Amino acid sequence: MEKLQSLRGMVDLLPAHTSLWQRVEATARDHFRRAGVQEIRTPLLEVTELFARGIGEATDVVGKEMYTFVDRGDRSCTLRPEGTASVVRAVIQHGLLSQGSQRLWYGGPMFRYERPQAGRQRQFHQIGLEFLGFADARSDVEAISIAWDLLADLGVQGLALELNTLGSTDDRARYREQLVAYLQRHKDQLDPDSQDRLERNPLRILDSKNPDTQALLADAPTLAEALAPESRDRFEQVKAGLTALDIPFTLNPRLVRGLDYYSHTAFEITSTQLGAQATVCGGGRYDGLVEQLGGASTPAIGWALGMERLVLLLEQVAGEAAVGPAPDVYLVNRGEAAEPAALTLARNLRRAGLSVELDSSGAAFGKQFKRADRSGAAWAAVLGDGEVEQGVVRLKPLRGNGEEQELPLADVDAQKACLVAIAF
RNA sequence: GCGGGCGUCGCCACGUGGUUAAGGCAGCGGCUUGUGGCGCCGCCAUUCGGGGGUUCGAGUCCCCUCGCUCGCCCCA
Repeated sequence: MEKLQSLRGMVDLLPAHTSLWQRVEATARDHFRRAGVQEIRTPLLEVTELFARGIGEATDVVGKEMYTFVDRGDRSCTLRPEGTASVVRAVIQHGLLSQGSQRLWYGGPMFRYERPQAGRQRQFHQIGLEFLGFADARSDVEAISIAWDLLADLGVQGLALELNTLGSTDDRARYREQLVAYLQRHKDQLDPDSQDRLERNPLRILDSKNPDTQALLADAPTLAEALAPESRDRFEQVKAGLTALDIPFTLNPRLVRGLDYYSHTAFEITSTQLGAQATVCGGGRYDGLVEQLGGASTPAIGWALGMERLVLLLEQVAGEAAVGPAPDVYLVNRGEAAEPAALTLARNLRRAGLSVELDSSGAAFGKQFKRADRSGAAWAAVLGDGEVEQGVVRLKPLRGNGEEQELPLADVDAQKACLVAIAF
């Protein structure tokens, strides 16, 4: 029989790794809370048109990476490839902006039909932040600083913040014409990918890794030169703001980003330890998106952080151990009277706040102690028919030295005091 | 979508055409049916991702396929 297994690019998160994920999630929640950012949850499935219009028809994400299908009602549906479009849709749909600007975060799985690779899966997880209704350069700085501080707090080492500006929509359109005009004259020197993009998405050519193309670009008009004075000014404010917060950055004029909706500030936080997929967090300003999706013209900025990539870094850089937590107490029990009594004792200790692993095998004491030892518990609580008859439970320390204690079975407070005293 | 590498037990891993598929870890049982960690003994792949082919004979060679992996592309 064929072995059943997960779909390509869809990975299980096993118990040995979930605690690290929980730590990341808890830390992120805490940072958002302190920054006055509220959570929003949107469906994983949306009408295809949302992404086609929001992200851009010409992008790779929309063009060839979406999980799209027709449902039973003949609607074209798509598993979300990113979070921003859905958040913006929800904000418009529920009129949240009429209540004022929105500071939102989200988290969860995203889906992109790509060839799996280090740091790249078909179902992957992002945590993202969206500020809607904020135009000032300070909001760019604040958004970036939240990401930066979160990563720092988690203990990720060796990150670099790369920064660029794409200018206003007008700047971009103007520059696009200049760039296309220049590249048309040298079209034969472009690599095939870039030739293809010349029509569809010319700005992305800037990001090409092809050395010949890069050589050609050295003499091309630059985006920086095409910026209107106000755009240039705005970028200076962002840079000054980051500098004032001691957040180091490097300027990367080739940083274009793939999604159509970005304008002005674009940034990525990268690591050299991730192989080809170096971006841990990416984002930027998207002043035109809300309007493009049918809302009132609203300035906005946001970012998304790749959970798998972040966890990869935490596991290798910080040497995070991938082990499950040991219980405080392993409850060894055997006997007709002891077994039901053990169930009660386990519940009482758990109610008192301790973590208890209850052995329900009915195996010999020796076997149970062996398992108790391997569980990593600091204590074994021992309950046999003899103990039950005397109304006591024995507490035996499994780590370090210490005497076995005998305490009244009914006195959970005394048990807890004893357990907490030595081992914690 | 395009290249390269790989695919032997839950994990790690010998094996390079002859056959009884090493070993280690983990797991299970026993020595020890009321006390673990050490030790000793035993069990744990009719099978080498799947299918086809070459051969007297294939885990070992060839083809196809699936998967993993690294890179291109793309992006978180």
